[in-house]
Amino acid sequence: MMIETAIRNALKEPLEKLGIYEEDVEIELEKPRDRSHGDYSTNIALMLAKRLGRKPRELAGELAAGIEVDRDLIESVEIAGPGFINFRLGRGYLVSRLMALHGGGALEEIRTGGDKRINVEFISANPTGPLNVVSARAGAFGMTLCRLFEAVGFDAHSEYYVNDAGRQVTLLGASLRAHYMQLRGRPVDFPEDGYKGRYLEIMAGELLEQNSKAVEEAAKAFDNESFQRITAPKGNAEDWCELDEEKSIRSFAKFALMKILGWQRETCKRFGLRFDTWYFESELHETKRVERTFESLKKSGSVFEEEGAHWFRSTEYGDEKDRVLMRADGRPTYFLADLAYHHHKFQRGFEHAIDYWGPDHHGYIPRMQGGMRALGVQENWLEVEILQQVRFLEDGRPINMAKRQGKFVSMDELMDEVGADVAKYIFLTRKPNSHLDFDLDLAKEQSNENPVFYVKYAHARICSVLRKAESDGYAVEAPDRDGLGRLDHVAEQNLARELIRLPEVVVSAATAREPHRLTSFVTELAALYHQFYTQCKILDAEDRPRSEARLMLCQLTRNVVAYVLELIGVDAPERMGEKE
RNA sequence: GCGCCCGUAGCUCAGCUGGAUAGAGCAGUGGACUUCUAAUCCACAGGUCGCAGGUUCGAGUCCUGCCGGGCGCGCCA
Repeated sequence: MMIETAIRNALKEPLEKLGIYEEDVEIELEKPRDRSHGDYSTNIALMLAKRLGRKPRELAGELAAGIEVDRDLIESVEIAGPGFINFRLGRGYLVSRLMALHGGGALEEIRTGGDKRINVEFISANPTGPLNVVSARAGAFGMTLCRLFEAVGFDAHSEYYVNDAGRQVTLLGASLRAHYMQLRGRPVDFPEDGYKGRYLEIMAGELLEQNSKAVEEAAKAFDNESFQRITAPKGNAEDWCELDEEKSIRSFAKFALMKILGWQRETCKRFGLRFDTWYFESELHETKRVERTFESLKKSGSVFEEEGAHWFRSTEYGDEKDRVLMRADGRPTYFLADLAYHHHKFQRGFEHAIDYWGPDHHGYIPRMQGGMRALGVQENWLEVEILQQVRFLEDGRPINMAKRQGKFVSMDELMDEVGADVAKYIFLTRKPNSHLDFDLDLAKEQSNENPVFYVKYAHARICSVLRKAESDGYAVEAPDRDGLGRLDHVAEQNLARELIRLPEVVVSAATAREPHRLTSFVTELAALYHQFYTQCKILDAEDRPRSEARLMLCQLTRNVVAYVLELIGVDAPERMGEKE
């Protein structure tokens, strides 16, 4: 960061000699892919060549000659290619950045968020079945984004919205009731569009066998504060059967909701997801927030009545058509409830909100953002990130997942098959908007060939060396300038240069909402460590000072790898377990 | 028909605000363990970046049009 301004400043004087001033041109600095092109590069000569009517290379030469800079910071300035000016960083700079990394200053510099409160909502799956594996990707992204936000100094808040009101829940209750009645030998018609998954059959079986105990057990899982809203239905399944149909369905629905939310929460926990808030839709209705939001919208003048229904004029906000808020029979639409939810989210004091949605909801964005604007919320407050769907392949064929049909791979199955760490890592090596094919067979078979093990192994390997160093009596000292200054092997240099990128990688991953930059970075880091390990003998009794310097590099690498793995929620082992 | 996303090596995917010879993993071939963990390393092979135009010093990246695939276009949630 500092170094870039130093380079820009150094270019100022020679530019002024050519009659080019700061306001005339922006000096672009980039980091060449190819190390032989230096650490920083500028295309300024190429940009100005035409304007000045000069040859780019000639111009570059003139500029380079006029550059004066501290040789400890910038070792060399060269002209290359069609007219690039390349800068090579000096050893002193590298050492001071490594020290900043070790002392924590490098990560402190990027904590510029000022504790801005950001809400990140993800998964928010319907509480009608076990978590589907498509939620796993959202979980990995959402949780990592929260941790990235914390790293850059925001106050991130993870949230899960529970649609526990409305038709689906009724359908769920009716489905469970039908299964139960079936088992009791008093069959009722299975609801059209009901949930056909095996899990409801099993649940009905439990109810039959355990009766009141099943209800008590389910209720126990809800001692948690965030789940206080859910209370057990009165009595047991036998009692529910005797109620009139509507009440009966409601009791079964309540029970199913408790069970399913319990599963979902356990699954999340197992996947390493922690939600600060589980927000229940029913609360919006009970507290009249839906109505109040409706009133606010009416006041905004964007609501009109037609055919008995109340519509939001979302076309004024770039939507294709206007949308119904309140049906003719007085029931609010899902859209209105969702607006109420986000309105409340805003009122709860979040300065920014990010929602992770599936690609099937992208058409929903304009009306949602339009609604928020009509409610007086600034335009960019709500940010919607679309996560493309994962296609799961089995036997080379995509699995068709339909929750109502009960055909899907659950998140738990995924964890059983490939493990949570492997799954998370694979999801996080792809950018959010890429359509990802996840070959389950391949993931199962090759879980040991997975890149995640490559990185884990690097970490374990470092720990192993450090253990060995201690037991062999080497001084494992905290990194210092003298030691780090002794690192001169090309493999050491390559590793060190990558290490100091950590802060910028974290910042870019957070601001671009692209956690996959973390996995790219840590994979590359692991590769450079493995190369260093192969090329450089770390523990050498003949050369203690060198060994100690290398041990410092090992410690730094271990810390950075562990830090990044923590961000993506993957365990950093001190030793590898037995290979299968 | 309209809108959003994608199309890069045999497969799964990277490629940061346009930059120099397009990368990684897996799969393939050939090497490296009496030495700190070989779940590693090294080398080789593998490409009209879907196609065609355009913008410019320079395009995988930006614009337009096609082709191919996914998703959406409800008073469902």
